[in-house]
Amino acid sequence: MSLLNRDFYTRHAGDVAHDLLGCRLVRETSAGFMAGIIVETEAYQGEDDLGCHAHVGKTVRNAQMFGAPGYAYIYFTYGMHWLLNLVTSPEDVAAAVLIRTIIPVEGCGLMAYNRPNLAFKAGWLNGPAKITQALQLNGTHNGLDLCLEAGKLRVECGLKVPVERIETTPRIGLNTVPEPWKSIPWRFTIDPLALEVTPC
DNA sequence: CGGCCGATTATCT
DNA sequence: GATAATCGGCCGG
Repeated sequence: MSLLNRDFYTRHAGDVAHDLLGCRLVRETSAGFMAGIIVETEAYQGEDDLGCHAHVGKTVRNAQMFGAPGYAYIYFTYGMHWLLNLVTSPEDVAAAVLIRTIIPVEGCGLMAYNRPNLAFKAGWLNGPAKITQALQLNGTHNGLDLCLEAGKLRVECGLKVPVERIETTPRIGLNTVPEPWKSIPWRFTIDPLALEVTPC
């Protein structure tokens, strides 16, 4: 499997979010190996984007988004949830892609162990906080380098997705964000059935 | 299946 | 002191 390199991430978050569909998110911990196909993403691009954390300028929390591309930006919200983002765009341009849904393909038993209550029920990995739970990710992993061959967290080329099957919609949860940012179609999804994958 | 609501706390004003 | 890039349980249809 070929690793997505730094150049892949050194682009507009919208382009990266689009191209991440069908790619393989890989996570290795002392407990084992896990992988899933990315099927839902969202783009957050720049300080002008009022839906992006960076719109208030650089803070301790969002600093990672201002850093070099190809690193993880993992932040805490709603008092209990960690969300995984992949930093994009050149250094000093604050941008990232939120990973919202994966189709589990390897290490399903371990992911299920990490989510004991809802494991294997419909939609058990369709949500950004569900993914961090399953993959054992939290704030201590903020800043992980995604471009290392044997990295603990990385993304590999995956399945080819038919472009005409990709849907673009407004981003989720931006209830208090003003227009036009609230409605910009920077959420990308693909029906898993369009991929030739057998979920486990 | 869809809508409503409480949980719970780091971060910023 | 208010808010949050969410989740899961509980309700009704």
